[in-house]
Amino acid sequence: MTSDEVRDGVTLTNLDQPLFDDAGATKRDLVDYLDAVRDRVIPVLRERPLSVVRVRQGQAPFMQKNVPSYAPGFVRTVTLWAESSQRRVSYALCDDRRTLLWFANQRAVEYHPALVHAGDWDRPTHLVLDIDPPSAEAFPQAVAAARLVGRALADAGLSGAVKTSGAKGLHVFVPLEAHTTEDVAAATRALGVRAERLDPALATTAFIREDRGDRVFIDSTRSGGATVVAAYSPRVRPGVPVSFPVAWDDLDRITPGDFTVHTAAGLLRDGDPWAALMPEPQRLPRDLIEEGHTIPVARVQAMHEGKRRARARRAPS
DNA sequence: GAAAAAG
DNA sequence: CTTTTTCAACGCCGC
DNA sequence: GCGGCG
Ligand SMILES: [Mn+2]
Ligand SMILES: [Mn+2]
Repeated sequence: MTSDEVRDGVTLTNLDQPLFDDAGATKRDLVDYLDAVRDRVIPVLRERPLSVVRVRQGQAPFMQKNVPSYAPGFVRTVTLWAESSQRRVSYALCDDRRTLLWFANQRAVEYHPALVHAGDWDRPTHLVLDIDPPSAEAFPQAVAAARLVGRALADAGLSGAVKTSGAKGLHVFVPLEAHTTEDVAAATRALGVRAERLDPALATTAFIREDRGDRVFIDSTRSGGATVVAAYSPRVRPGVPVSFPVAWDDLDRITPGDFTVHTAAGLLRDGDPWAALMPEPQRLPRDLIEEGHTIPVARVQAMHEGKRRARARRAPS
């Protein structure tokens, strides 16, 4: 009647507790799901500095980058200098089952790997366009916006794979040959703007929420030091949905809630659709990169406006 | 979940 | 010694 | 060192 267990040498505790408020799942459901898909999720985490989102019932979720000093020795880490906090941060590299199980026992629900491999700091492996609809109800619009991205890619001679984020929207991934972070970020901006231009009433690249209206945000900022939730990762949301690969042709027939910690392993059977749907690594066209370098970084512009607004508030006209 | 601080 | 509290993020970059 | 956002 104990809810504890040892698996692959890792002690798992409180397995019958609710995972978090409104999860509709226990900690055991998380552990069993991750263990069932380990041979598909570990390949997307391997050798990548990892951030996780942990959550405990009755508490707010929090993101964890630095691996706590109490972590067991089998958890591999890589140490990076964090400019903003002026300190060293030890990121985990989740490349084996024990590490994955240890994180699961830590109530790490979401897995956000970097877009680079450790040691290859200026060679992102993927270009990512993040499709964020204004609400969960607008998922069909997110699908339409993803198709705009698909057209922009095709027009540039590129192709990508798509997955649900597990939350409201979608992620489009394009595997890359060797390019610098700077060039990939530029190409991402250019693709975002090109997709937006295909249907400006549906999609926007506006970084300020208020400026988006009811349009779908095509987020080109998932590059550089940013992370993106991994394929197959659960999310801290009611029902514990998971980020799940979908064929372009199937997008109209699915909804993010179809894939949860309860259903996803069964749908996958022995398959690895993320690996299967991913095209070969691609070289970015010169003109796409150059176009991107003329587009300002969305966040920075937005920050200036925010600063201006704050100043105006303090000293009204 | 674990360590540090408080009782 | 037991109970309660605390902690667990980053980058983007111009002003 | 702040601002908005993910
Ligand atoms: Mn998103
Ligand atoms: Mn986003």
